[in-house]
Amino acid sequence: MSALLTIGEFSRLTHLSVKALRHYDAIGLLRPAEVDGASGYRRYATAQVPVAHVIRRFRDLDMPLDEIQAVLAAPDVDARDRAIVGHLARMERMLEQTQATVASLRALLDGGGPVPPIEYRSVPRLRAVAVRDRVGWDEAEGWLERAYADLDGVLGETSGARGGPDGALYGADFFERHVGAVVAFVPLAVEPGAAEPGAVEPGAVEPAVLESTARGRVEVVDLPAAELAVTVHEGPFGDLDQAYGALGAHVAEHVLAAEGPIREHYLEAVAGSGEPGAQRTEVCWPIRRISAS
Amino acid sequence: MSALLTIGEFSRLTHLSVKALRHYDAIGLLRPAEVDGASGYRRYATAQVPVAHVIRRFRDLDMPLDEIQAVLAAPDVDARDRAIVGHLARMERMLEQTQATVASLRALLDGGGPVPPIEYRSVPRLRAVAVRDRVGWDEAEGWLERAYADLDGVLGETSGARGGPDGALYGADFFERHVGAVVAFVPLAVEPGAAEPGAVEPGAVEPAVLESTARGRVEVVDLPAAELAVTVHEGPFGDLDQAYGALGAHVAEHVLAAEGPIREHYLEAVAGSGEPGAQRTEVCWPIRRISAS
DNA sequence: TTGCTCCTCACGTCACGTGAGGTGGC
DNA sequence: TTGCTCCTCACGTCACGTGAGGTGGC
Repeated sequence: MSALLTIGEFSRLTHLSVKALRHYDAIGLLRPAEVDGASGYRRYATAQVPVAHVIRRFRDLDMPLDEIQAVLAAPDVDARDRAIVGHLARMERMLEQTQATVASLRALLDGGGPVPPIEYRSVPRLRAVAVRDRVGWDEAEGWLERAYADLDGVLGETSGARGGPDGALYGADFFERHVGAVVAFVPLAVEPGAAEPGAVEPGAVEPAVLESTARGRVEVVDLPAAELAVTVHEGPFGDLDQAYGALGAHVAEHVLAAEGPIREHYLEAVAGSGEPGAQRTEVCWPIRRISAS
Repeated sequence: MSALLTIGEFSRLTHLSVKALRHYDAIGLLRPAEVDGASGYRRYATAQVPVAHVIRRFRDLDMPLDEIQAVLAAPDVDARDRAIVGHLARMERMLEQTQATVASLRALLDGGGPVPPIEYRSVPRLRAVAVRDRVGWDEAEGWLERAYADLDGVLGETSGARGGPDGALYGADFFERHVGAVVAFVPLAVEPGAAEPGAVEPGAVEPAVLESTARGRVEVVDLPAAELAVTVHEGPFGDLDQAYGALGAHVAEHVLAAEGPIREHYLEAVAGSGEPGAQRTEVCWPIRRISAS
């Protein structure tokens, strides 16, 4: 036996505010069991209380309303559970992120770490397999993981092909608009011929595409040669701004900045310290050197 | 030696988007070192990079911009550290909350717990010391803690005065608008005289104030008599909606609801289980009974 | 019948993101 | 000089909260 309740009563039973309930009605997330045609009064059934409780918990976990709607509309229990597990996994990663940020903030306010050394380096044109896309700031880490998985798949078929550590190019928009071109690449152990078709000027942002492999989005490209100021960052990616700040400030104060994307090289973690977050990342800033080679 | 950078360069060094930097300038959180009078071009100094990094971390921790501004403007290191520690403490409580919500959601989706028994109870008019205020939903737990601390302070001076467990009255607005009248009270071990001045009708929302003590906001009041449907909730406060749903639905389906605030009584935790979140809370719903006393 | 609850706009909040349309700097 | 960077509005986003002004239900 399910009784009908006014919106105010339903609010007290569910701990959802009246304004929230009207909003959920408007967007179709939780429609009242009945609506009086003349007065517009909403009537909720006591049988709707459990759904409202579930919605409240999802909102407490900051799940967006359209995602909640998708979860509740899931065709079967399996699909529903997948959606929930996915959200919980994302939440856990966010919690880890928060812990890392707190530690990082403490370190920063306690004076920051030692200034990492900066070196200059000339890199020649480089042949590589690559995946590229327009990538958003928050999805970058996941995108990179999938990209290297694809690249490793292609490399697996060409044994001994790897010519260096994983790397990526980042266009200016990626930093300035938090969405922009990213190229994930794995260098190949071959010399690109100087007269190769598709050779590009040093400093060009886009690598020259030589061919697209049969493996979907993976391409063979030539990365442009470049003069770089380089530093190594040890620690989680969230702290990379430290390296960028030190490197960019050094370049601005002592050298001439040049056009072109910023490069990162993902080196193996320090041997023996298998902790997560112990990554070593090389950050490379394009410069123009006075002393020509 | 500090060089000047365009907003785009500064964005790459700090990993703050250009739009965010312009916003921080507009609200005065992070002003560029120079602004060209004619063109409006912003110039940031490399020396501003560390502040920007700190701001970025606070934002990653979801600290509101005005709070960040307050922290950065703190007169001394102590005041700054207090603000930071306060925010971190709040974040930790939020993390705990999240864990609890995840567990609660799992339980809910797995079919929910057993239905708690509901009993009817007549409570007489009751003399108590009380603190009242307009309280927001999210600050309620902290407010209650402070209120009972104040009430205990007053009771400490009147030994043997306590006449029952801590309790509170909640007006409808507290649930329906997530901000409303709350009265925290501790019953006294005395009988309120029937002819007492300030006696109020049963069902009235506001307790009758008999006197205000010298201790600031603490008052001596008479709580109105009431007919109640009662159930006991075991577990964290975030799960109280379960008890409200079961109780409110029962009342709507089987009895007549009455005017008046909802009461909660905070019983001691189950003996032996000293875990946090093992609270026992009595939830009391005002009803009108057909069978008169 | 009174007043309390409910109704629908319309606008505000917060921290930016998304263009539009236009000028300055190398 | 070209085009790229930077500029300022103006408006959108998300999930409601905050009134205003008005009608229906007990």
